[in-house]
Amino acid sequence: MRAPTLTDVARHAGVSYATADRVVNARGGVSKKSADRVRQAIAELGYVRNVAAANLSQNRTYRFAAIVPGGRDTFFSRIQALLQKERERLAGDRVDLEIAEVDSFDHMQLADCLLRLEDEGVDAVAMVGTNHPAVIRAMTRLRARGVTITTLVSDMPEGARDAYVGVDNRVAGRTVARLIGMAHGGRPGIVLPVIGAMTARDHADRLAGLSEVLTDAFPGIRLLHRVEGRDQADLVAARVGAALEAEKGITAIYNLGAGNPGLIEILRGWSGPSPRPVVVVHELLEHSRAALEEGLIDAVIDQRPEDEIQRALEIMRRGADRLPPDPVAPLGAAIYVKENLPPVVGSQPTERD
Amino acid sequence: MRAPTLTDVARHAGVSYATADRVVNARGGVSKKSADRVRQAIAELGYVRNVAAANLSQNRTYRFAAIVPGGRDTFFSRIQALLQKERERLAGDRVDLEIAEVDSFDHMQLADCLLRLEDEGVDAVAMVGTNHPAVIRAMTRLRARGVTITTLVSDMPEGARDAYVGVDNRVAGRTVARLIGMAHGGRPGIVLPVIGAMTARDHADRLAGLSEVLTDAFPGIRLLHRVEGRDQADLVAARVGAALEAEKGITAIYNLGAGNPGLIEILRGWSGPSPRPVVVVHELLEHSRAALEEGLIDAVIDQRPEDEIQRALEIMRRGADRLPPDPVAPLGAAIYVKENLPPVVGSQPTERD
DNA sequence: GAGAAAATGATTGACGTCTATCATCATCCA
DNA sequence: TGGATGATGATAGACGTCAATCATTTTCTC
Repeated sequence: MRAPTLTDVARHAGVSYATADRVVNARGGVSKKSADRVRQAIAELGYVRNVAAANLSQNRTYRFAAIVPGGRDTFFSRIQALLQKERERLAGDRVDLEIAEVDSFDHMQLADCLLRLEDEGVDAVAMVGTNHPAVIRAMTRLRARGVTITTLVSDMPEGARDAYVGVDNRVAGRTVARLIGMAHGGRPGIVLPVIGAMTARDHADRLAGLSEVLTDAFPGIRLLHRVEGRDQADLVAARVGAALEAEKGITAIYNLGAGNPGLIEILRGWSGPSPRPVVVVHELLEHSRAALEEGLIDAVIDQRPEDEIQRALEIMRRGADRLPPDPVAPLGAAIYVKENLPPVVGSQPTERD
Repeated sequence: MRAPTLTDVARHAGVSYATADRVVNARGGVSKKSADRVRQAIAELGYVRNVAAANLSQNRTYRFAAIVPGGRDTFFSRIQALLQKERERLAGDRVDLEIAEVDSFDHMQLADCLLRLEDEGVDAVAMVGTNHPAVIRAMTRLRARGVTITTLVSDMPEGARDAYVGVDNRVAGRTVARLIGMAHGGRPGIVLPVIGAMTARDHADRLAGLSEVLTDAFPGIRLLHRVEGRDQADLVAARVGAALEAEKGITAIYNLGAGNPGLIEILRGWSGPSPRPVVVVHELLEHSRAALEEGLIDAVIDQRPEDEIQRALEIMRRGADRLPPDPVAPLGAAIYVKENLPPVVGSQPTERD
């Protein structure tokens, strides 16, 4: 009852081991007839290549790379920290994970980075999706060479990548609408949405989801025009402050971008009507976590980057092992309230200023 | 820069390969002096045994087993279905996963099952924790033989198992309290808790968590005395019906056990005051999912058994590879509302009537 | 049908570990 | 000092695959 080996396959197909090997490793020089017989034998015996033996024979170490926007954005510094930890954990596993940092908005740098990784001979890449022709071109080249590419957090056209790991931002927005709606308990209200910029695809998706559900399920709740905080805390503080001044009846605030410290600052000094508005924000970082614990905000929607990274690594490994990707259910965002915060692991990154 | 092999270790320690091998595989017959030198060489070189090569040499297939309560309970049939899928997926990976079904309340059968698995020579076992002397005795025996045991869903004393994978039920109860509290929007209310039986540890934990947070954070919300539904739909329907009759001011219902179909039935025929009470239940199964979609209930707390199983398998694998268990953050329960339901994968099990 | 080209077979060493056997030491006690 | 015991060294085959090489056979072309 042991698993069939390539030798078994060859025997069953009536060819030599060498020919069977030529087929499975696509070395060429095999007649169609023989190749078909080998393939059929593989199917009939249910042969699966023994990855451990294969890697052993080549004394192979997996070469993976993750490209993360660097700089000030703290969601990505959290991702970086997590990757760093995985890197150490995987080192004992014959996996070499390279973590490359690029500037968030420099497409050419990203494209160059991809090409450099190609030269280095990586097996798989995880990156934050960026829709730019130069980037897509570079990706196409890598994939033609057999490199598996996974997009993280933000997706790209299906043809450009092998897999996407991340949450559905429209669903996230819809979910927040439900939470805010529930918190109104049937009463009317006014929601202030704070976004980074409308050009960010994920922000736009969240806002769309929010709007849909508020309109359909909570007609008594009015959605104000968005405030753009450019993901900067001081700008968020200033503009949210102004909006609260202009409209006294605001019952909920949803920051669907970054810049939470600015919003939290305002809430800490809250002097408006009581109770304060319901507040929902994105990404569990130091500030948002503290604000939840203090009771300044009500819920945090989190992408759970730990799981995203785990999944991405799993996909990369399967790709490098030449295994078919296994179907993965899309990742759901976590909803955190004060009571279900995960324990703090090590030091968490701080959102800047 | 290649990873050090045992040959490297032996050379570095100034002993032969055979002696180094005797040390790492604990074959005995090595002087303390030599053994220490080998161990030091291992530390200095950062040697990690190449698991792939080791398994290859022994032509090893992992033998894992999962013991799941069978019968009518549908949460466990969901787990079973998931295990079945994993079983197929892992078959190609030299992993033989046996799924054993035992009667929920028959401790002796569980203990016997464990001993049978010992005879079969399994490497690791995942099981639902059950505090019974005979079970603990059987577990102790297996673990003495090097079998890794992971408890699923329900925990056991730390000394009895190697790892626990499951949610913190007190946290789950606290979280629900927060959700219910938020949904009251500052107004007073009355919460009806429905439990299976107070002897079930997980139910008791959830109820305790609920009570704590309602008392501390929502003093205006009163917690009624629990209704015991024994996890049976008809009983739940009858008793919840009676409770609603007796107390007209109920603003929230929390079913922290099974028997959701009974509760849903009542809600479907709701004729009391509008809006209906806020309703939160546990475990995303066919009925609870449909009820969410229909708008009959407001939130579902789910253990995410998919992740539980993934984690358990990972732990089992590491144990079988003689690797140190890696530290895992405790699993958080998912909060589902109408808007963030995961896509249906295949056919979901039905909760019995 | 000769010669070239393509296809196939046979075989080998390497990868790192496990398991086993046998030989060679050193040490200790009688 | 001889023999027993314990520690150590040396080595070999197996696991399944990969990447070669070289020999042989088949097929195609003119």
